[in-house]
Amino acid sequence: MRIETAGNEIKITPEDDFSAKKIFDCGQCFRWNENPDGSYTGVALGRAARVREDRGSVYITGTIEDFETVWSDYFDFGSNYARRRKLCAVDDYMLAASEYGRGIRILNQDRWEALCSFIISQCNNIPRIKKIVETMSSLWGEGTELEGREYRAFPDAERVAALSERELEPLRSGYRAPYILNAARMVSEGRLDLEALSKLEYAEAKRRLMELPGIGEKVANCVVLFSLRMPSAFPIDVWIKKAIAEHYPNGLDTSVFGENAGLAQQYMFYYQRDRK
DNA sequence: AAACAGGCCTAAA
DNA sequence: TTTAGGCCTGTT
Repeated sequence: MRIETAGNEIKITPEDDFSAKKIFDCGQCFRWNENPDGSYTGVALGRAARVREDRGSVYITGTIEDFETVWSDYFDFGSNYARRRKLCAVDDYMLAASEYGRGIRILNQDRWEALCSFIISQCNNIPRIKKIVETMSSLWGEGTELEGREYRAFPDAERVAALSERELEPLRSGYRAPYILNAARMVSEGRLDLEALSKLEYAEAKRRLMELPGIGEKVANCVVLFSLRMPSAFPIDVWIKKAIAEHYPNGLDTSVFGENAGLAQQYMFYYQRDRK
């Protein structure tokens, strides 16, 4: 992988898979939006950035230091997705799904933001999830600047924990509001230590998350996969259920994917949903 | 208008 | 252990 400075951007030339469109559209994150010119702007880990692709290279705003301290890990550049993609192709269906989703990478997201976002995601569609997360950020997030524009980071757990249920009303998050508040309080009071959870076994981390009201199997799996770096998690939502029903009438044992189960899930999800 | 959307919780077998 | 119904809200 080659990395060089190019104006106010860093130019990365990966040797494996990278597709901004697929990364931001495979359902794992909610704060990246496409610009008219095809680039994407988003806020993650407290800072805003713009990402674009051109002739096999990826351009990310910021300095080499920003890249090395933040974006390299966020975009999981330490992992080889071409290799992992091939390991996902365990049968004809997965070969097709992984080819279709070529370019997907699993982001290493902020733990609290992921926890909160996936609580919000339950029984909701993506535009509405994005809207609620965006509103939270604009109301209570810290400001961060990019190219002369002001953006808002996702508010930290302490900030949200200080709010009342009434103050959450502008989110229109419905019955999820108490779940959000409870999670914020658990995290800010240190009764739920997400950093510590990331060092536990997958099953134990998931079990602990599911002790919180509003967090079931699916949400917990999303949190451990997308923010606790547990790549064998395999979240099952309605799209994956459909895919399994259609292509694996006898069921699917996700352990065949091993450490790539989460990536396989992303390929299946994107293949199932994007073609609709 | 009624049903549904990237679930979860509770009650009931 | 599995299943049904309700839940806030916005959209179709």
